[in-house]
Order: sequence, then C-alpha cells, then structure tokens
Amino acid sequence: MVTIKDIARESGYSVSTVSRVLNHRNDVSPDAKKKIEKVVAAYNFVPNNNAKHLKQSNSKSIGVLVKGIQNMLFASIVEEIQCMIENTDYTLIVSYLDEDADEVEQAVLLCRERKPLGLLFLGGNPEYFKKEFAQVDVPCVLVTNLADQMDFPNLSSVATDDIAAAKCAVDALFDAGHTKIGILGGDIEKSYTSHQRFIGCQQSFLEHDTVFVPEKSYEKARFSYDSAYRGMKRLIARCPDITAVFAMSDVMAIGVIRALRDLEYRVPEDVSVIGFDGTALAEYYNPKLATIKQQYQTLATRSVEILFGQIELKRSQIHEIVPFELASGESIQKIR
Amino acid sequence: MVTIKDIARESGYSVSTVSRVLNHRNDVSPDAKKKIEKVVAAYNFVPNNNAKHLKQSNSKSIGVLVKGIQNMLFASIVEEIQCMIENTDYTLIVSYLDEDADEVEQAVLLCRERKPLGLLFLGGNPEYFKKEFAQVDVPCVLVTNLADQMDFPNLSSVATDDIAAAKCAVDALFDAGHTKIGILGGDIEKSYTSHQRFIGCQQSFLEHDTVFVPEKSYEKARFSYDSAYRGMKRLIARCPDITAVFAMSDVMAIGVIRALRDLEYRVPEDVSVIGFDGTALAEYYNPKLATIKQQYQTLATRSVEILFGQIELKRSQIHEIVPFELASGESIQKIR
DNA sequence: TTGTATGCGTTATCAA
DNA sequence: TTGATAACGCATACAA
Repeated sequence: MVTIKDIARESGYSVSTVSRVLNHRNDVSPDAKKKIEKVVAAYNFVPNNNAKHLKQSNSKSIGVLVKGIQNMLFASIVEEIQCMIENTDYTLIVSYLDEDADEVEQAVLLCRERKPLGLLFLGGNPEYFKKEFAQVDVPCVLVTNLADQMDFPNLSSVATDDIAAAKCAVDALFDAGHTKIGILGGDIEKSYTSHQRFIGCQQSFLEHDTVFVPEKSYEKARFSYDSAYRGMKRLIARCPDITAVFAMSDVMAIGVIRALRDLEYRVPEDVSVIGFDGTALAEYYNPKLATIKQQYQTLATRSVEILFGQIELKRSQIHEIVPFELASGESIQKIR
Repeated sequence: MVTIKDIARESGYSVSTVSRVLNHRNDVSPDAKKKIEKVVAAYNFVPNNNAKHLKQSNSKSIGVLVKGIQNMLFASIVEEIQCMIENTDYTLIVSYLDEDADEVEQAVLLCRERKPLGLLFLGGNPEYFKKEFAQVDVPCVLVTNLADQMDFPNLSSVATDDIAAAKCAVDALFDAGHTKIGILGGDIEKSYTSHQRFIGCQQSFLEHDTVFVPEKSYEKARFSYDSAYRGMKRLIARCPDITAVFAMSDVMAIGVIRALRDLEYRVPEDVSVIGFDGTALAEYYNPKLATIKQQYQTLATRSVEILFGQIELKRSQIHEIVPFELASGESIQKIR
C-alpha cells in the first residue's frame, strides 16, 4: 500500500510538505507543489481516511443521517441538500440508517469519527433524542419532525405540520361527502410521525362530529406496498362499508388501491383514497393520487440555511413549520 | 471523549486487556471480562472506528458497493444479502454510490480502509473495471452485469442475460402483433447495461425481419419517471405511429405510460408498453406492468454463495447467468 | 518555505 | 491470563 511516506520519499520532500500539498494549503512553494502533485498522480495516491480522521480535529463537513433508505421523500431532500452544499466549501457525509435504527447513537459516533461542523437528521425518533442527544454538541437540524417539545439549544427543526396536514387529508375526504373513513398508518406507539398524523385524523373526525373508533377503522402497516396491501385487506374485512381511506404515505396508498381493486372495488368510484408525501410517484400513478404534498425543496433549503445560521452566525435554535399543499389528484370521488 | 485508556484506568486493567474484552476474545479471565464490561457500559464507551480500522489488518467483513440509491432492484438485492449475511459471522459494509460514480475507485478505498475479505458490486461499469480493477486483490462478485469479457481471476459475476431478456421483451411485443415499436433506454455509449439491452432489441428486430432505425425509434433518457416522461414525448413526436414501447426499466415504463395518457393515448388499447426489472412497483401499477422479472433473490443468494466459495474454499471465478421471467401484466394488447 | 517530532485511539506482538 | 510497547497513516505544533 502506498502511503504518504512513499510520496515523500519519492518526491524528495518531507511528509509534512506532502501533507500540506494534499490539503491544499498555501504555505508551499509552487515548485514543491507541482513536483509532489506529479508523484501523487503517478502513484494514484489517496490519503487513508482512517488516519486522516483519527488525527484531524475539524473537517468543514456536515453529516446527514437518513432514516430509511427506501423513503422517497428523504431521497428527494438529500438530493436537494447535495445541490445546495455543492456551492459551498463544505463536504457532505451522508449516512443511511435502517428505519428503526438509533439515529442519535449513530450521530454520536459520526461526531467522534468525522468531526462534522453540523448534523442534519432526516427523520428521527424523539425517544432517542431525549435519551442521548445531550451527547451531541454540534448544531443540528431535525428535518420532517418538529423538535419544539425538546429543548436542546443546539437542535433546530424544520417540518411539515403533520397534525394539520393529516387533518387536511381527512377533511378532504369529509368535504367530498365521505363519513365512513378508514385509516392506514404506522404504529402510533413507535412512530412519532404516525402518532402526529393520527392526532390530526382524530381532530378532523371530532370537527365533523363523527365518531372515530381506532380499533375498528385504524389499521397498522409498515410503509411498503406489500404491508399496506395486506393491511387494507384486514381493514376492509372489518369495515366493509367504508367509502374512503387515508393512507399515511403514498406508497401505502398504492398498496391500498391495489388491494381494493383486487377485491373488485373501483377507485375512486367505490372507494376514495388519499395518500401523504406528494412524491413523484403520486403524480405518475393511475389514478393520480390525491395526497398531501410536502415541500421537499423548502424543507431542504430551510434546513441547510438554519444549520449554517447556527454554525456560522451562532444563531440560536428555530423550529420552523413549512407549509404543505393538498394535491387533489384523481383518487377522490364526491358522493351523494 | 472517553477512550480505551479511560476504560483501562477506571477498570484497573491494561489497555490490552480492555481491547481483548472489546473484541470478544477468550483469553481473558471471566472476572476481568465482567469488570471491564461494567465500566464500558457505565461510560457508554464505543471504540473509535478510525483507530480500529487504521490498525486492524483483517476484519471478517464483506463490502457491498451499490451504484444508484434509487435503484429499487438493487435495494431488494441488498435486503436479501443482508438476510443471508445475518446468519454468518461476517459483517456487511454497505456503501451507496452515485449512478455515475467510479465504483472501482471506491472499492480500492474501501479495501484500504476497511480491509474486507470480499466485495459485492451491485451494478458496475466495465470501463472502470478494465482501468483499475487490477488494484483490487480480494475476491469480488459483480452482480447484475456479466464480467466474462474481463478476465480477472478474482472477479466472478452473476447476472441476468440482458441481451436475451431485452430480446424477450421486444419479442413479446412482436408476438402481440406489433411491428411499430419504440424503445426508451439509457445512453448506450455510457451505460453498459443499456448497451446490452439495446443489442437484444436489435436481435429481436432482425429475427422478425423488421428494420430498426435507432435514430428514429430509440430515445435516450435517464432512469427516472420524469426523464422517461419527456423522452417518450420526444419519441412520439418523431414516430406518432408506434403501437408499442419497450422501456428499459419499470420506472421508465411508468414515465412512458403517463406521457402517453397525457397525449390521450390509452395503454394498452392504443399503445402497449413493456418494462424491465420486475420490481414490486410493476405489480402495483395500473395497469399492471408487463415486464422482465429479474430474480433478485437468486441474484443475491448466488452472489453471496459464489463470493464465499472464493473466499473460504479458494474457488476460482465463475460467470453465472440467472434466468429471467416474462411477466405479462396488463399493459400489452394484442393487435389485428 | 520546509522539516522534525509527537500523538490521534486502537490492535498486535511479545514478553512476563 | 495479563501488560508494555510498537506500530497503523496522517496532521500539526514547533523549530529551523
């Protein structure tokens, strides 16, 4: 393995000078720089990151912890973040985690090992934050979940108001004349996001003087086509008379629609369906999905702006709500 | 920051003994083990991976390089690989790369920094392999691309026969009576996969005595809904009389269908569409997508088996073709 | 502008 | 079964 020592020996300079060239520092003579770069290129040398990060104390980078590889909304946000960071002299360290992983634990590790100047959490579990976030001492922004309940001075948040948005989705079903509404979502005990959206549902029911019995009309599923498909079959078996369904993600909504069609229900003629997220898929599906459009671009830009505000301008934490939009699509039918 | 030294001091043992406990080695007294583990837990200590990997010379791990975060087929394969590895004492290091990143360069880095015993490439560019793969000296398997043209003793491959599969897709269109067929795929100059599938298309045309003029009926697009949507609009503007389209991925096929519908063509009544990959989405879309089903489970299991064969049994390289399947779906209509 | 020397936190070698 | 000590490859304070 070729190391910095080899480059030093081969170029006739010392290890430190090579290191200087490698890190683009300007206290090197143009001559030395040129010679060393030549040798580096010839040997195809790349510094060992383990050694680099072990030693390095600051790295002008920001870490992004993405919870859920399959989450298309997060994928869009990451892409947007990458575009923004490209124009700065920061480096991005993107780390993909399992949906149920402990993102704060990973954050602590990331800080120790890569010393980023700030962190962006795409999705997060408040439990983990309450338990361990005190160990994190760099500015952070929690994206897509509001963190105003937890009072950490270095934790901002940017999110869609899940309660209001879910309420808006269910309202849209009521507005179309539906009253027998089923809901398909995540485990409200474990998923904070699902919990918030669940509250929004309850509010909508309350406002429309309709009784909402979760045991009957709420069905739990994971955020995949398959799981939602099976969930919908259970739900419809229990409540065969529902005329509308709110699914807590677009992916779920698609699973729901397939289940309904397989049971010979037409969508939206027999049953209306509304999703959540507003990913590209919603627009490309047939029928076009009614959904809650989260503004992923705004979520991304504001997150980065706020993080930079905290890092560079020492601003204090902010909890910001980004507006959402109801996309009516073609999957809701007015009744009566 | 709490280090191994702190644990050593606090527990009354030496750094070496702590290291032994941390690495679950059995040359430690139960007493020492217990005491040290207690201190480790109390301090919430986790070893610094930079230091660990800098020093460590072998790590009973295998690296997975995934080219394209959005690629659902790869996501399924990764999941399958994870399940298989779980039952072994190997660790998985999954690394997500951009679609156009140099995976071999990353592989070289990964080997230097993490010293895996083997590597799995999900997707890969033969150009990069030819140029740099000689630098990689651990057993590798290229998955979803055949590497039989490059003769590296440590490189196996497991893949669907892209030529035969693409031919099968286009054959299916001919079989349904179509002759005016458009094709939407990637850049055949840059994407090896697209190139292979392109050849399969040519073969099918040849076999059906039909002239295939790429300049007219082949349209280039990226593997996204959006890009395929625009690509299809260009294609149909050029060839308004086509009655069938082969899209080189399911995602593309969905973009194609939306474009057609927006132009008031019905699918499949006016235009038939067939995709490629056979991801879950194909089954959940309306209409159910006709597609080439790649056996992602077999691809995954055979890749891992072959890699282990190379690592543990010192077997030599194999290039294996995994059969595909034609899923007829609902998006092809017989004509005449 | 350059070089020397030290240490980052860990594992591995060797001796006790 | 344990402990001292030398690496691992690099960045950096300090000296020249």
